[in-house]
Parts: sequence; structure tokens; C-alpha cells
Amino acid sequence: MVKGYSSGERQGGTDSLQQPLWEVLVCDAVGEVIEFWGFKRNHGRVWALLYVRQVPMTAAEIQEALELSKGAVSMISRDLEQWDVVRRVRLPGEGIWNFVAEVDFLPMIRRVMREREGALVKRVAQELEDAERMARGHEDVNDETLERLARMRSLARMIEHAMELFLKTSQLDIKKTDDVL
Amino acid sequence: MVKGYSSGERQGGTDSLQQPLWEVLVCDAVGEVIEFWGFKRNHGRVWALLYVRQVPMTAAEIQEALELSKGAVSMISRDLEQWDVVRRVRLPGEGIWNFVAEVDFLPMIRRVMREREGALVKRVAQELEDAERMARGHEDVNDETLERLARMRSLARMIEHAMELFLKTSQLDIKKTDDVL
DNA sequence: TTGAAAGTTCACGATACCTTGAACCTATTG
DNA sequence: CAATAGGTTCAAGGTATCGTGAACTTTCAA
Repeated sequence: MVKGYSSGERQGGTDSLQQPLWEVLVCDAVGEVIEFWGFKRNHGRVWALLYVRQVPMTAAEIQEALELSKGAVSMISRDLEQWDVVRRVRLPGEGIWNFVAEVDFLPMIRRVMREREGALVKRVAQELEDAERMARGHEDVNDETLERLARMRSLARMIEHAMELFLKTSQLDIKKTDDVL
Repeated sequence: MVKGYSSGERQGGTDSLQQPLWEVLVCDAVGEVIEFWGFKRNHGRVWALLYVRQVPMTAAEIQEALELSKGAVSMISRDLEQWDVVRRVRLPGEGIWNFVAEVDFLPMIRRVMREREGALVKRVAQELEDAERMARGHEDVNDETLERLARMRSLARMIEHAMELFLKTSQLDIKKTDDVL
């Protein structure tokens, strides 16, 4: 789950000797967590950078700070934007896009989980149903087996519900966290 | 997330023409879910096979039914055994190991999540703490930034708690499911 | 004790995913 | 309306991960 990145040569950037170490640590830490949750490490790194900087950043600045390619920044920020954890703004007077972070990245986790889990749950539920129907067609399938298939289906539903509950709970918790701070 | 398997040639097996289609469907469905949760597809397939069969199976039988290599069956079943979702039993009169499925695979998800998440959370918490301390050392770090770092730490804690809650909840739910069926 | 079958390990090859970067669009600006 | 910098796409290459199967170790029966 921990991947190494060779981070070759950036396309045209010069090394940012200004990048404070603690900022790198934060970005990488968030990257790790985000990766654990099934996203790309760089989704977390880009969001974290924008979050700690608090200032709108251009694609070029992100690219340099995190040592990413031009294309990567484009794709990553498109994803983050779609998930509503990053906003694209146009600074007054500038003819260039800048990115700013929304205050929490849970919408990202929540939304994409819903999408992915949703599609999966539907397909698997269908497959289990099909299997159960097939099994009922056979005479040599005993009752205990049928019961186990039914239990498996209900287990799937249970996971689905627990998931929803988790998502709802985390939503509540972040609100509470906001109040406290 | 969906992977294809070429499933080359098995080491010495003959094709099991007896394998009912519905059984394959069930194993693959569970495999998909398990994979979504960050495990190997074959962990789910082996457990599901043992679960629907209800009968102790030898490694050779598992190997043939799921078209796995000898080594794969050995490693997969070792994992499942460690996670307490599969038991290794010795049938009376036989000098060979057989495997049986425990009734639910949530302990697997729960345990390994605790392990993985636990290690990650500790490391990330440490990293964020280090970063925050470093940032406090700099004079050119404004208060808002420090506040954001603190918020990030509390967000990490929040995720940890939500996770714990999810694990606890799923435990309760499976019990309820058992009662109902 | 010894032979053979069962079971395990691990280097290698295959697979899937991620990133790169050059070619390609699109947008401002002069 | 060019010219050019900003922005996107996607095929090719790199990297991590997984499964294979032969070599190795263990276990069991005679």
C-alpha cells in the first residue's frame, strides 16, 4: 500500500528551495491517508497543499511544489473539482485559473465511496440473486445451502447499511469538529 | 479495481465439469466485494467456496474448484486462518488437512482494518504533530495556518473514531442478522 | 527409518495501475 | 485575428502487486 515514487525530472521546473519541510510532511501525510482510502496519493497531496497554503495557486505552482507533471496536475485537479473539494477561481485581473481548497475533504471520500460502492453493491446483489435462483432450480441443493445464500445476501445488505451509517456519522462528526475549533 | 485473470494452466488438475455455475457466481461476487475492501479477490473466493459447500475441503479440492495454483491455495488459506475466518481441521481417519469456513467474514475485515488503520493512524498522527511543531518554530507562519494544522489533526482523530464506530456497528448488525435468519 | 504425499516458500513473470510528456486543443491578449 | 501561454488528452513506459510453479521442508504411514 505504500508506494515509492521516482518523480523523475519535472518538465521545465526549477527546484523550489523555498518549500518548508513541514509543508511536505503534511502533504505526504494526507497523501498516505487518502491512498489508504482507495484514492490516489496525489489527490491528497494536492488538496493538502492548497489547504495549508490558504492562497489560490496556479497549476504551475502546484506542479512545482509537489513535483508533478503538467498532465498529472490537470487530471488530479479535475478530479478534486468534480468531487467538490477544490474550487477553480479566476483572480481579478488575471487571465489564469487558480485553485483553492474547500475546508474539508470528507465530501470527496463520501461522494466517491457512494459512487463506487453503489455500483458494486448493485452488481453484486444482482449476481447473488441470480445465483440463488439458479441454485433453487437444482434438486440436489439442500436447504442449508439455500439458507446460506440468503444469509450472504443479507450480509451484503448489512454492509451497505453500515457503510451508509458510517458516511452519515462522519458527516455529523465533522460538523461537531467545526464547532469546537 | 476489476482485474482480469488469465488463470493459465493449473499445475496438475483436470477440469472440474461438476462445478455448478451458481457456485462460481457466488464465489466471484464475494471476491469482488472483498477486493473492494482492499483484500485479494481470492481471499473472498476461497472463503465463499468453503462457505457454500459447508463441507471440509482439502487444499487440492480448493485448488481445482477455483483454478488456483498450489502455492496460492497455501498462502490464501494461511491468511484466512490467521484472520479467523477459516479453520483447519483434521478429519478422523484422514491424515490430511481440511478447511472449513467460519460463518461470517466480518472478523476478517474488522481485524485487518484495525491492524492496517491502526499502524497508519499512529504514523500519520506523529507526522502531523511533527509538522505542526516545525511550523510553530517559523515566525513567518501565521495563526490561521497553525489553526488549519490543528484542524487537520482533529480531522485525523475524527476519521479514526468514525472507523471504530463503523466496526462496532457492523459487529452489532451481524448479530442482529444472525437472529433474524 | 524411509519414501512419498502434503504443504510452504520465493524468485520470476504477468498484470494492472499510475505517471509522464509530447501532441493537441483552447483562451486570452496584443 | 494571429500568436502564444494555459490547459487537456492519451499512448507509452515505469512501478507495485499478485499468482505461478519448481524447489524445498514437513508430515505421515509402512
